[in-house]
Amino acid sequence: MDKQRQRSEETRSRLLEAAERSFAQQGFDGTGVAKICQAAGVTKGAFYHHFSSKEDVFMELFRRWLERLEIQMAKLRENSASVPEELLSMTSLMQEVLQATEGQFPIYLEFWTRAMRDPAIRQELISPFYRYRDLFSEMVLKGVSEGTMKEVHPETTARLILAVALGLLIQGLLEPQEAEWDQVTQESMQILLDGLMKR
Amino acid sequence: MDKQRQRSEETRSRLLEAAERSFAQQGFDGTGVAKICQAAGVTKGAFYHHFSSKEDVFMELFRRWLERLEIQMAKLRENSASVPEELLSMTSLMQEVLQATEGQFPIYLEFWTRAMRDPAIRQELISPFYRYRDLFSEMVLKGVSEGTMKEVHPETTARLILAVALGLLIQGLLEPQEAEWDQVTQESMQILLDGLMKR
DNA sequence: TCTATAATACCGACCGGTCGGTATGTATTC
DNA sequence: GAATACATACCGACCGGTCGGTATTATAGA
Repeated sequence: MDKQRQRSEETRSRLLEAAERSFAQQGFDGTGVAKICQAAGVTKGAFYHHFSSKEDVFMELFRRWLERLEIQMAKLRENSASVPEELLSMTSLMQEVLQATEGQFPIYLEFWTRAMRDPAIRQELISPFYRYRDLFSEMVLKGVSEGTMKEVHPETTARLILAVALGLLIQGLLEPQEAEWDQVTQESMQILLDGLMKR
Repeated sequence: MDKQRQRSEETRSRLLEAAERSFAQQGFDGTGVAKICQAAGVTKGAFYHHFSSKEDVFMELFRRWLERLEIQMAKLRENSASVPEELLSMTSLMQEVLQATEGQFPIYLEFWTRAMRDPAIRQELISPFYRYRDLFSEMVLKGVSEGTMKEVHPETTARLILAVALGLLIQGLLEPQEAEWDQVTQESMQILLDGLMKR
């Protein structure tokens, strides 16, 4: 009854978790493989049994992050009320993202940093952005055609929405306790919609 | 006629430039002091004559960046038309910032990364944000009192404006050639103002 | 003005330590 | 008894920082 596989998978995930924590706290270069192993309660042998290099673990974590982004985006697509309502309902999702990201900001910065250096990784990072932009773009297009929104330029507006989301997210991560971020997000989106909706 | 001082300052600035380039391309940890020296055409002796550590050069560059931010903010304060006009005129400044930052994104990420790790540095990074937020807050307050703007919450609105600026900046840095960013900024601000202004 | 001396600016070999990765051994499971 | 899952010991490269020394320039006294 595959006892080995079970054990193997557990150590693997323990290594991943330990690596994530350490990367977040000490950064990629500041994190030693030995430290990861110590935190995971195993030794280097286990580490290099599961991963080919330190970079390898990092990329695994990176891919998992991208996957989570995809899932978030999928959630966004589920909605199907009027476009403005849809956009407003996004704020709760933003809050979710913020909480999930809390305390993990540094590792995302690490992702970004590496992405800027390696063109391939960079592309992997950018593509979700394109997807989000396209999603927003579609929503705006729909909003315009259904008559609830002004006749704005869909792509530009999509970038604007993305900017607001990104900008508020960063501020929220930078100083989590400084404001009621869900409320700020809510009000911000409301203001934005006031500029986008027909009256 | 202070020939020594002149030479000294030149090597120092050469070291700073070399360090900045290397940090941007290879990151802080990926950059060796020896490499910086090689790029600057001097040796370690010169380096440690001018700086106490690798961290020291980094912090010097960081402080220079913050200074530049201050200067940008000072430019913002010069304006004195009506608040909405003032906000619109900011877009040209955004463009300036974008161009100045172009190709330097990685080192700013490096700044952020370190800032998240060291509370003191973090504070240095955050404080300009507070200043910008306060500046925008004042502007909104003025706009409300002069009757050109709706009665929105100044702080929240300030955060929103900051978010737009930050979000668009990041997108612009991530894919500089992907759009006419000055135009996008212009239109975005216009939409935002439509949501903020009384009609 | 010439010189002695101090100060500055810089050189470059070297060290202590760290860290990613490997090679080999061992225990447990299939 | 073969394969899997991990442990242990170790290597070699690299890197930040040091330190004794040198060359050049500034300074002060005669």
